[in-house]
Amino acid sequence: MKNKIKIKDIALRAGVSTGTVDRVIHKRGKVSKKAEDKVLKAMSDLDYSPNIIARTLARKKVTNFSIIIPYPYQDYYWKMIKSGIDTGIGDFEHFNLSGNVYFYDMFDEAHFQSISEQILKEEPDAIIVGSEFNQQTIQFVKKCNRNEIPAIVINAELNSVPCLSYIGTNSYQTGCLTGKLVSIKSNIKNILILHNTSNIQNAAHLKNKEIGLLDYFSENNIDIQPHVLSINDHLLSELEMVKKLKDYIRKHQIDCIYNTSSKGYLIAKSIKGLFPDIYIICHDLIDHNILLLTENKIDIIINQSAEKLGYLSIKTLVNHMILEKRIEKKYYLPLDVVYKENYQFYINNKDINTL
Amino acid sequence: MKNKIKIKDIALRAGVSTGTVDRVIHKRGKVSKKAEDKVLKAMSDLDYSPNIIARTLARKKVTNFSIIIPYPYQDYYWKMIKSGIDTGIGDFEHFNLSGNVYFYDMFDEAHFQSISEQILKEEPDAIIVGSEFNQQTIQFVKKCNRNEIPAIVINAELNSVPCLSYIGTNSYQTGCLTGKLVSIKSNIKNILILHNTSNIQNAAHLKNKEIGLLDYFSENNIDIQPHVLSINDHLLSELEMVKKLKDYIRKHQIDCIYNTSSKGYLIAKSIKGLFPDIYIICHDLIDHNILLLTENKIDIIINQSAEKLGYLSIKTLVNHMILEKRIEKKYYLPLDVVYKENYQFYINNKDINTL
DNA sequence: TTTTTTACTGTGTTCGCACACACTATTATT
DNA sequence: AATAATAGTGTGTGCGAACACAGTAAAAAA
Repeated sequence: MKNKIKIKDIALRAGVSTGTVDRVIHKRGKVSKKAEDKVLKAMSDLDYSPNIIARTLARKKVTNFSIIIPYPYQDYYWKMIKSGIDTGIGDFEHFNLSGNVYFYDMFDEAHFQSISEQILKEEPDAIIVGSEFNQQTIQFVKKCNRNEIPAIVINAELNSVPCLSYIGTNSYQTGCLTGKLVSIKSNIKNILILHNTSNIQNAAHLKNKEIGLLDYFSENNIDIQPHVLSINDHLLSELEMVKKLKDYIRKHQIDCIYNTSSKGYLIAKSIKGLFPDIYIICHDLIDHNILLLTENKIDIIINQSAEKLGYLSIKTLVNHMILEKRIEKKYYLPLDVVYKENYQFYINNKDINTL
Repeated sequence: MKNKIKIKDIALRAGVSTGTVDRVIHKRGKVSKKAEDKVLKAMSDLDYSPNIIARTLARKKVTNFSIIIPYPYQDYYWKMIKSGIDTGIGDFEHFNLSGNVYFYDMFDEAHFQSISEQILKEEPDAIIVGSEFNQQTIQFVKKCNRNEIPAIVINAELNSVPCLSYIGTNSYQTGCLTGKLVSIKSNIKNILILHNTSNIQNAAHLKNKEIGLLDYFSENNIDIQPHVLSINDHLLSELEMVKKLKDYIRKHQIDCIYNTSSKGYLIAKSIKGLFPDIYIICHDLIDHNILLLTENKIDIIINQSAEKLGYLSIKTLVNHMILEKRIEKKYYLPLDVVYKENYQFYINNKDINTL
């Protein structure tokens, strides 16, 4: 059992009333310097920590979190993140937490801006931003800082602007890991890095994977010169993408594809049909990818713990805003290497992903 | 925000007092059939769910969990489990949770028995058993059932006796995964399965890994006949173990060792020094193993999420005993395939392991 | 019929804290 | 000197549920 010191004990020891102690704890002012000192001393002497349960019950205020992420239907990866977020909101509901999830069009930078403006107007107590567009996210976080609204950034790391916490994967290291996985499979000669984005310059989280992979090869003296291609499933149909890829693979004798997004499923099936020996590595345990993994159409999935990411973003904010726990500036989530033989323990396992 | 229905609302709707509602909710008796029906109807009509915060505050009772696991100093794997347990106990302290961790000698079945007897005498509200000895654990869980104390079993699955929940890995599938990892590394001919136990017959969680591996090979038509060896670091010195292994490797031209316990570090360094090309796979992200992984003395670590296991055992019990959530009969934890390139995201990451 | 038992039922206090409000000194303003 | 503004302080109520206790009516025993 915990520290049983209560406000009353502090009041007694400091020779003041509980009202004064309360004023000091919550910095409500209207306390003489002398009284404040006595209270602070008593608090530290007795090693006081508030009873969160009683506090929650007494406080009527609801803590409002606003979350902004891409439409779940546009990307299953975000759908999983949303699932984790929802679980988190549910888990902490009894702490008077209210979470509002807003969506933006992941192919429309202006839409992100308009939704984010709207959120700011509603003055939430804290914000979680799911980043797809570097520049726009940076601007938004700056505004949050100006308005003194704590903001957590998920998915894509921003280095140029401070925020409460970043949660996501280390994209660069993801590339290195891919390098390792490719190098174990010793017979690979020509690898193709495949991005799914309309603007790779505004998608550092993808670009960094490419850089990581290149660096791994050069640092480990592996003689492979990766090819790089950007496609965009928003502009091209599946057929068009496959056609484009097919030609590319033939021309450059590609024997391994690394898809930096979660949308490997869009091309894996057709490509593996045409080129059975091609080694396909892609990201994220979304249903379509999993199915292809079990059918040996995808060889490895590097899981970026999407559901966990969503849950952790809520939990971190709760730790900070409600439970008064210290939180980290950065949380790098694990990169799970998933084969047909261990995928089942990562999915249908909400209780574990949202531990 | 949640359902705002309170006891008072039910009382009003059912035309009784809050006291009666309370009696119904807690099945304290002394309620007429008629009143009870009215209350139950009102509860279901209004979709009542108790305010856990208020309940916790009002209830003075402390919920006592007793946990029994091997001495942490005997096995780093258990040390990590304990770390997760401790975090869990801390996290739920404000729900009036008190956890008592007891230790037993993992090489002494009688000691387990004596400690477990002692725990039963103290009549805790619930128990978590970290199993090393199948038979003794089964007997103990039976006693818990008889005394109506809910028990969760972790680490080694028991099929012959029911318990509240099992949490741990699927040992059989772990073996299959190892098979896959070996088969990717295409040049392996002679694999040695190495157990660390004094009695493999009483350690199903190790034996099942062996079976899984054998099955994987036969089902996938892989022509490898694994060798099997049991050693015991409690009886043999490191030197003796290495000596024994060295001879074995030479004699049978072993080119891959799969260590089914977490104690791969005891032999990996020396063996890899003598046989640089041998492929070593072992379990669990304990410091010694990690160091050897970074030094390329161990090739792959299959992580059994020990810290997570400890945390989840507490969280599951809290969900069941305090938060009135439904829990699963079985939680299989993920089997993380860990290379030098992704180990760092699994360690020093308590916030994530104990999400 | 009176007393006792049994079977219910309702009221009141408490948990630890937040917050509104009332109150008392002190200082500033007229 | 009277009044008003300011700074500081304490008390009281309620958050929603648990539980002790007092109370009432009907049935059983005397």
